[in-house]
Amino acid sequence: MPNDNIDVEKCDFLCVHKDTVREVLDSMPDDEKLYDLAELFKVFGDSTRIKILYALFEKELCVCDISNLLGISQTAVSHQLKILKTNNLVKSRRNGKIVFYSLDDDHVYSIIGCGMEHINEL
Amino acid sequence: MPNDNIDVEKCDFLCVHKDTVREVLDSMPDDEKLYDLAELFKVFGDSTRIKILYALFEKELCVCDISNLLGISQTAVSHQLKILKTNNLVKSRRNGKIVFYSLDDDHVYSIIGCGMEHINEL
DNA sequence: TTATCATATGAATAGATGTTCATATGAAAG
DNA sequence: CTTTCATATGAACATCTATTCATATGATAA
Repeated sequence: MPNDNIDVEKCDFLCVHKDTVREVLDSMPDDEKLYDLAELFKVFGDSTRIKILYALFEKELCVCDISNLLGISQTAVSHQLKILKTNNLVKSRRNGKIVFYSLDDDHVYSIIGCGMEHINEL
Repeated sequence: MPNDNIDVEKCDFLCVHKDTVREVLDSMPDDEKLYDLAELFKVFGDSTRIKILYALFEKELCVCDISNLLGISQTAVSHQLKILKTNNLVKSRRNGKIVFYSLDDDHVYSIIGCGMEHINEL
């Protein structure tokens, strides 16, 4: 009895197998999408970036404001803003020497909100 | 004119300051909560864990199933399941030699869903 | 008890990541 | 054009993290 698709060697008597496996596999997005999803959450997985995003909830802020507000070096803020921008979570607008940043995606609110709900239920 | 709370050194003419800063600070959760939130997202920020969670969307699975299903070593799966369990995202149930894992929190769906929405809009 | 299997765990290793330091860029003012 | 300021960027470094390997645990069956 050949195994197509998945090779199960030992645990093929008690555990669910081929049909279940196929069912689950069919319902999953492809690897690339799952990878991108993980990459997105990775961006939220840093307290500096979370703080920056939260700060921008209220209104647009310049780099210097964020730096002072959060007590984080300007360089660090700049590096993290770049990551946030690359991931389309914030956008920037230049006004002379000053660059103002603001949120670029409504999902930021909902993603952080969902995370908070989980946190608050512990 | 003294600055209480925040010390602004240079960028205190064009950028918004004390009142805005206070306003934003007041609206932010405390550091510990923001740290916990980042820690939670860090858990979602790994494709192996994302895959495991997705696999469990359908039904409970044993370690061996997950391992075969995703093509990841049993050891790696076990390590990641521990992290997921520590963060109350999955729960386990033992049946003889076999340990079945399933989702432990409805927020898993909503968090991943929110993330997916962002991904799909690029 | 002994053998086998499913799972868990600790140590080691390689790769990723965040901050700092030094410096560059870009814009306004003198 | 030179200076000053706000921001950006690259390199270096320290820390964290995910996987692998070896092995332990816990359970069933012979």
